[in-house]
Amino acid sequence: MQRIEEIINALAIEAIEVSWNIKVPQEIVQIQKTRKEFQGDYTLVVFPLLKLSRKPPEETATRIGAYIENHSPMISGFNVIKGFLNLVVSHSFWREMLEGELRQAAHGKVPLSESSARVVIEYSSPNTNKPLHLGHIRNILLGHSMAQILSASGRRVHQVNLVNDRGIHICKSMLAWEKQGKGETPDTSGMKGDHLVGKYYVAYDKVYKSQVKELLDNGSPQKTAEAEAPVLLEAREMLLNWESDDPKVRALWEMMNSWVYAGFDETYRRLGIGFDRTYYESETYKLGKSLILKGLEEGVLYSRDDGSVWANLEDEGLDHKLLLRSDGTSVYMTQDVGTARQRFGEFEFDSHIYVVGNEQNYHFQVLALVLKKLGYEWADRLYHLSYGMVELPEGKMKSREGTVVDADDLMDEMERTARQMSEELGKLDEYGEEEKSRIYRQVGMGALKYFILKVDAKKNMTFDPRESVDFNGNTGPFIQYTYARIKSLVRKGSGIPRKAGETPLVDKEVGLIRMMYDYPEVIQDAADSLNPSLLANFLYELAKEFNQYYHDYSILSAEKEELIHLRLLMVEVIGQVIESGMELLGIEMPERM
RNA sequence: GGCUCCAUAGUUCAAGGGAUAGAAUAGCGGUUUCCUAAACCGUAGAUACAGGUUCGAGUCCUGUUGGAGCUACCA
Repeated sequence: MQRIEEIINALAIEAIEVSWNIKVPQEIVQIQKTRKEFQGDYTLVVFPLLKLSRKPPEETATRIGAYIENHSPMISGFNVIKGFLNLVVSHSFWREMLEGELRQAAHGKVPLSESSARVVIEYSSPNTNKPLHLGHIRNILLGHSMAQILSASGRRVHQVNLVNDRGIHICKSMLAWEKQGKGETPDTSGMKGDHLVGKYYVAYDKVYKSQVKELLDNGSPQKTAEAEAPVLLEAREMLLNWESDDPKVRALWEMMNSWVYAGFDETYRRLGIGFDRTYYESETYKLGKSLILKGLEEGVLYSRDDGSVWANLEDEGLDHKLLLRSDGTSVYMTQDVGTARQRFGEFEFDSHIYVVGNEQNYHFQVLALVLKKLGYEWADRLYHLSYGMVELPEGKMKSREGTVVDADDLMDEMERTARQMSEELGKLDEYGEEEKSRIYRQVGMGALKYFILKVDAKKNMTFDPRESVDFNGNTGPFIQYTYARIKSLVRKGSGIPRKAGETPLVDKEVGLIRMMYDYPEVIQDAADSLNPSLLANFLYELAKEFNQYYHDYSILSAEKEELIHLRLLMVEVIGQVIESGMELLGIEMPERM
């Protein structure tokens, strides 16, 4: 069925054409939702039309309004304020919507078909040398919710992860473990694997820093000191040995990586996410290297005297970019070229989304250009979902200063707070420990996820631990609590029929139905703009609107039978929409809390 | 130096070029014989600065100031 905005739009064009006998360009008509403080549902802004009508705004608006009211049974009235034509949609239309479309469990979601666009979305993409932190959490939550949202918007989505399991950073942890580890393992230390490996990465850095300092004190220039610290040279050599398949290095690498993967899997499970496919850089980097060498042969890339290979991007307004080191080893860009090519071969995607922080904007710009240079016309199907950094109130997270918020610790903390809040309120005292734990987990994780997803992805955000454990206001638990109250009503009203009937609707009800009618559009907007915050904020508004309704009107003890039927239907449908939307954000909803 | 992004109540966030810039939180003051008070209501408080485009600018353009990121043979 056609959206009512489109119907109004078409009628408005018709009205102008009939009234003033002129042709109207489509884009000039803008329909928007009427602001709360005015009477009406949809508003036509007539200012842009004055050039055509050559009449004052009020007269123009009134004529269009009268025409629309006469030609559509869905419009039951209108009013004109300055240059704004506010149209009132009939209650019978809203009642039909509530009882029909909105009530469907799949409301808002577009089913998949043969022609659905194929989307690959890559996120998480951790390094195997340190545990996940708050920044990764933002990445993972954005990636996972975008995958759900894109899927709901009718795209065929493949979620993939690319593990950066090779490169000099891995060698650094390995080196430190070899030198200082004394055979320590997750089992012997009791540490989660990723945390254990992260410990040795830090240990490496400590040695490196002190060696650099020593060189500086002996009179080396800064640059030389940083490039020639003995421990760095050792790491370089280890990387070379790794690339030439040295069995000893490989065995160490595999052992330490397996620790890390076990740790990551645990964190992923807790966050409620999973991937359709996981790629390992160690398996893909060689393809990149061969593509680069092919590009060199074809003359679209060039090599320097020392054997390193470069792309000249001056024509594109950028500088020169290294693609292979002089020792022949790959850099980050090299393997990304390879994985992109491989992915296209596997999925023939219509678009490929990389969820990566905005500090890599330049990298993805270059990646597309290099792929273009290599002759891949699908290079412009790559999108970078570039999100801002997560900062703490005291500034950036710095691992060296110990101000990194660890993902696992944070999740523990959120669940602990949920437990504490709930126990203070005493609402779950009658339930068993198992159910209580599940609810604490849902609420704690809901708080964390919503806190991060409500912020526009592309913006930097501040994570204030104090504020994050405040479960009042614009928070996940607020929406969950609203949902729990809805479910309570639905339980108490079981057996009572739910139907719209013929009763007039109060303004709050019209407002709520109109919001739910917008839900499909919100999903599409969030999908198109790669921004889950649109959905998060919509759900908050809906929950808030419901809480006011709930406060002002009795549901189960309304004055008349048919009011109870109508309101119970309202409540049930609102619950469905909230649950559906929160699911797209990856947030579980408790039946009670 | 060059390139990119950002600047909105004390604080954290909203606002598809449109009406009186919305919320939350912190502050102050209220609401429970009534469906879950993790709720609801009231009060006070903001577009960095200077120009420009437009019927209309927080939003677009130019400049200034302030902040972040990138500009690595790190990933």
